[in-house]
Amino acid sequence: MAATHSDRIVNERLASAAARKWHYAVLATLEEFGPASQADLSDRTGVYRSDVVGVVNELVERGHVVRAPDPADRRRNVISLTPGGRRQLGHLDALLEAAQDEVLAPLDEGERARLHQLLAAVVGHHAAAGWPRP
Amino acid sequence: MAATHSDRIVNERLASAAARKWHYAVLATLEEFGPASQADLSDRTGVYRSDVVGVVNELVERGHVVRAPDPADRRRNVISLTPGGRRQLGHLDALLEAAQDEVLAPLDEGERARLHQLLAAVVGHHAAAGWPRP
DNA sequence: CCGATTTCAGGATCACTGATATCT
DNA sequence: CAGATATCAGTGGTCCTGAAATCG
Repeated sequence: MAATHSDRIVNERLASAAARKWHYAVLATLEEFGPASQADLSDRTGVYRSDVVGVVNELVERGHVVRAPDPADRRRNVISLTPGGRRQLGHLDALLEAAQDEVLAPLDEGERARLHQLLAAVVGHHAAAGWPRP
Repeated sequence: MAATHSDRIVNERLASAAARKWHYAVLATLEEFGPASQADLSDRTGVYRSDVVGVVNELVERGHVVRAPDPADRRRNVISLTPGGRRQLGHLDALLEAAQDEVLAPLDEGERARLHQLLAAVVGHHAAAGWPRP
C-alpha cells in the first residue's frame, strides 16, 4: 500500500515532465557512473535488458542522451548524457524531491532516515543475493 | 526497489497457489469484516471498483466465494467467504508469512516492527487524506 | 433528478519470457 | 565453440479513466 501511494504521487509529478521512472533511473545512473552500455544500465537500474532499448530510444528522441557504437567492442552501444539530458535530470531531481516530501509527509527527519536505512538494508540483501536476470 | 523485490517474491509464492495479491486481499478482508458489497471491498482493499468484478469472478470460479444479490438493496451484490475460501486463505497466509520472512531476511524482529510502523504511518496519512476514487 | 453500485471497454506502464542476429 | 550484447515480439498484472445500465 505504501508503495502504491508512493508510485501514484511520483508518477503524477514525472508525468508533468513527460517522463517515467525509468527515464529518471537511466539519466541518474549516467550522471553517477558516466557513459555506459545498455547492459550496464540494465544491471544498475533494474530495468530489463529488453526494456532498456525502448527507454533509450525515447531519451534519444528527446535529445537527453546519445547512442553511439563502442569502437572497442562492437557488440555494445555507448550511451552518454547530453547537456539537455543533464538539465532534464536536474528538473526531475527537483520534482522527485517534492514528491518524496509529499509521500513522507507524516515522518520527521529521523524517521525518514530510519526508513531509508531499513529499505536500503532490504534492497542490499536481495541485490547481493542477485536476482534472476535473463 | 524494495517494493519490486518484495513483489517478485510475493508473486512467486502466490503463483504456486494459482493466486494473485488481489485474491488474497479480498479473502482477508471478507474474513476480517464479514460479507460485503463489491464497493465495500474496493474501499477496504484499494482494488479499483472496475477491477473488483474480475477478481470476484475468479474467486467464484474457484469456489472460494459466493456472489448473491442483496435483498435489502438491489444495486448490491453480497460477497461471502465459503469454507473452501477460508481454507485457501489459511493456505495463502502461510505462503505470505514465508514470503515476508524472505523479504525481511536482513532485518531482526525490532527492525521489522519499526519498518512496519513507519510504513503504516505513511499509509495511514495518505488513506486519511483520501486518494482519488472514481 | 441526483447519487450509488455493478459492469464493460480500453489505455499506459511495468515485470517478465523467449527468440534472433551480431559480435568477442 | 561458448558467452555477451542489442533488439524485437509478446504475455499478463496493475493502476487508472470513462461510460453504460440498474437501482435507491
